[in-house]
Amino acid sequence: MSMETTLQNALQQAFKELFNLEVTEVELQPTRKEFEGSHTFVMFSFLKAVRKRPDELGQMLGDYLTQNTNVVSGYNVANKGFLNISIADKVWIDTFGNLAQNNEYGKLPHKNQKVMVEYSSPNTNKPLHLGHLRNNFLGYSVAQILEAAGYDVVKANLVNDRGVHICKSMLAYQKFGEGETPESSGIKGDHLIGKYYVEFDKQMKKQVTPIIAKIAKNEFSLFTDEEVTNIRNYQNKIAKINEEIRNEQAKLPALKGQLLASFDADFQELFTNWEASLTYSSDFKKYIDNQSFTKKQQPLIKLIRRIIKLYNSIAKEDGNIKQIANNKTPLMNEVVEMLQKWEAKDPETVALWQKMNGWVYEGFDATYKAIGVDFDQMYYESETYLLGKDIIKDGLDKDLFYTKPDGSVWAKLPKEVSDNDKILLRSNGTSVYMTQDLGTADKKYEDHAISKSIYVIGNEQDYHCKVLFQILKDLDRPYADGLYHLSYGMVDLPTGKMKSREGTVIDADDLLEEVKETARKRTDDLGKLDGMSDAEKIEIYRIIALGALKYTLLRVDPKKRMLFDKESSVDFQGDAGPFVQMNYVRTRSILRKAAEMGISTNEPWAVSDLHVMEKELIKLLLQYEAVVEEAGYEYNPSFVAQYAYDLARTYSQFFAECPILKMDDGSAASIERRKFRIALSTKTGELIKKALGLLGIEVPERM
RNA sequence: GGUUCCAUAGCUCAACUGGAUAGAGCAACUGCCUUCUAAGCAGUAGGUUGAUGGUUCGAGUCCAUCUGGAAUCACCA
Repeated sequence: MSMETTLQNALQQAFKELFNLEVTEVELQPTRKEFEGSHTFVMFSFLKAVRKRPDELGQMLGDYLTQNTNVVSGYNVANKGFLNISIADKVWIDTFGNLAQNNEYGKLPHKNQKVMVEYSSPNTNKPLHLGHLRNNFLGYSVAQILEAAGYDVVKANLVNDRGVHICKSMLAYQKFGEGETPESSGIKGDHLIGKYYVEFDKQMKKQVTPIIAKIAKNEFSLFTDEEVTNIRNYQNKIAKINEEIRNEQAKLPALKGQLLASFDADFQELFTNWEASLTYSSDFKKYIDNQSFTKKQQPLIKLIRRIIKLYNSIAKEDGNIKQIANNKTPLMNEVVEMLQKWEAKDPETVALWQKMNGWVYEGFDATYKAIGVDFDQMYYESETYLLGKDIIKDGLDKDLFYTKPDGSVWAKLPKEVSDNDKILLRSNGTSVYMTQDLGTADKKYEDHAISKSIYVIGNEQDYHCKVLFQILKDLDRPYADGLYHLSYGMVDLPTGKMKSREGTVIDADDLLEEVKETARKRTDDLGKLDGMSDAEKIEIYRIIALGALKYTLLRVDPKKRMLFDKESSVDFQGDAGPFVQMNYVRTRSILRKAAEMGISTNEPWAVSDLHVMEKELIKLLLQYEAVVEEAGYEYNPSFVAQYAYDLARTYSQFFAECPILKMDDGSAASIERRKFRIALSTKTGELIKKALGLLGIEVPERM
C-alpha cells in the first residue's frame, strides 16, 4: 500500500472512530515548501460537521495518525485549517528500496482497450511546417503516454492526397514544370510540389486581376445570378464599413491634436505614416499591441484600433469577392476539369497524380524519420473519399437525415450543436468532407475494433469535429462515446499568424536544420565532446536539437495557442529539453566514473536518515506513475514535460549539494551513503529517460 | 451578428480542477568552477492575475457585465 492510501484510509478511520462520521473521499495535497511535512490534509470542509476548532481537529487527527499508523513521524496545523503530515525517513527509504528494485515501474496495468490516435494528416500539396510539428509531436507523444498508461495504441495518419488543392500543384507542374524531378532539380519532393503550388497561386493572381477590375466596374457577365447577389452582398458590407470608417476618422483630428504630443517619437512617426496612407497597417497594429499606454492616451489608441479593425474587415470581405472571382479564372476551370478527369480515373491524370504524390511521400517520409515519428496505419483520402455513402441511407432510414427538393441530403442537428443543419450530399450527388469523415470513422472501427479514437486536429476545426461526433452519436455508432477531439491551439509567430502567401511560414525541415546548427555551436563551445568521431558528434547534436524543439512545443498546454519566436523560443537553458537531457547525462557520468573507480553500482545499502534533497528526489520518483496516468487521462503531454523538468531540476540541486562518489571518507556509514546515492542517481536517470521517451525525446550518453 | 476559446512578472509559460504568502525559465543584477558534466547551483529584484461587481470560511480558478484578442458559422477541404 502506498503512503498516500495508508494516510487516506487512516484519516477515514479517524473520522469514523472519533466522530462517527463517514467520509467518502479524503484528498491529500503536497505540502508547500515553506512548511514542515509532505502531505497536507485540508480540514476546512469538515470543521462544521465535527464542531471543532481547526487546531483541535488537527491535533486529534494528527495524534490518531501518529498512534495508528507506522508511517507518520509528526504533524503541524497551519493557517487555521491545514494539517501538514510528516512521514518518517525510514518509510521513505524503504519505499525507495522497493522502487529501486522494480524494473516494471512506470508501466501501468494493461487496460485491455484499444485506442487509435490519428495525427499528422498532411495535405500533399506543400511541405510540413511548424504547425504540423506541434501536431506530430503531440500525436506521437500522446500515443506513447497512452501506451505507458496501459492501452493498446494504433497510430494512424490520414493523408489528404486528393482534391482541388492537389490539382492546383499538378496543373502548375504540367504547365510550367518542364519535366523537372526531385533528382534533376535536387529539391526534396514535398518542397518541389510546394513550389508549384505557390506558382499556381501566382499565375492565378495574374488572371484574377482583370476579373476584379470588371467587378469594380459592375460588369457581371461572367457570373451566375447567385454569384452576383453574393458579390453585391459583400460590396454592400464594404460600403457600410467604409461609411463607419469615415465616421470614425472624423473623430481623429480632434483627438490627435489633444493627445499626439503625449506619445513618444516612434509612435508619432508611425502614426503620421499610417494617417497619411490610412489603410490596414500590420506594423502599426503590432506596435500598439506590444506597447502600454496611459489612461489618458487610451481614447486615441482605441480609435486607431477601431479604424484598423475596420480596414481589416474590408480586407476580409474583399477576400470573399476574390474567392468568387478566382473560380472564374481559366486556370481554375482547368483545375476543376482535372479533378473531374481524376475522379473518372483518366489514366494520364492518374499517372501524373501518382508520380507527384510519390515525390511528396518520399519527402514526408524523410521528414517523419528526421523528427522521429511513425505510424501503424496509413489512410489515404483517395481511397476513403467515397466512403460514407452507405451511412446516408442509414441516416435517412433512421430519420436523422432528410432530402431537400433539389436532391441534396442534410443531417439534422440539435440546437446546442449548431443552428444550421449540415449538408452531406450535394444536389449533384457528390459527397462532402463530412460524409467522408463519417465513412472513415466507420472504417477505423471495422479495421481495429477501437474503443477510443483520438483526433489530433487544430482548434480551427472544433466545429467540424463537434458536428461529426454528434452525427455519429445520433447514428448510435458503438464507438461514438470514445471519440475525442484533441484540439490544439495554433502556433503564432511574433509577426502574427503564419501565412504561406506572405512567406511567413516556418518550414519544418529548415527549422530542424537551424536548431541542429545551434546545438552544434553550443556543444562545440562547451567542448565536452572533444575526442569523439564526427559521426558520434552529429548524432548527439541531433538528439539535443530535437530534444530542445520537442520540449518547447510540448511543454505548453496543447489546448492553448502558443507563441513561437525562432530566435528565442528553442531554449537550451533552464526549463528546456537540453537541461533535462543534461541531468540524465550526469547520472550516466556518475555510473561510468563509479565503474572506473571499481565501485559496484548495484548493491543494497543501509542508511537511516535522509538529506532534504534525497527526500525531495524520492518524493518525485514516487509520483511518476501518477503523472503518466493523469497525462493519459487528459491527453496532455505538458504534464510529463513539467514532471521531467521538476525531476531534472531536483536532481541538479541534489547533485550540487550532495557528494556522491566523493562521499567515501573511509567510514562504513559513508560507504553506505555512497551506495544509496548511486542508487538514487540510477533510478533518477532511468525515469528521466522514460519521461522524455513519452515526449518522443531521446537522451544522449554524453553532452 | 451568433457560437466557442483566450487574457497571470518586461518576455515565454505554470498553478494538482475552489485552498496557505500566485510559482518556474528567459532577460537584469550578486556570488560560486584545482574535487562526481557550470547547458549548472545559490541569491536579489520583478504581480492590483485585463476592468468592475457578485457567490463563500477562502476566487487567478465559479457567475454577471464590460474591454481587448483569436477561431468558427459554405453544395471548400
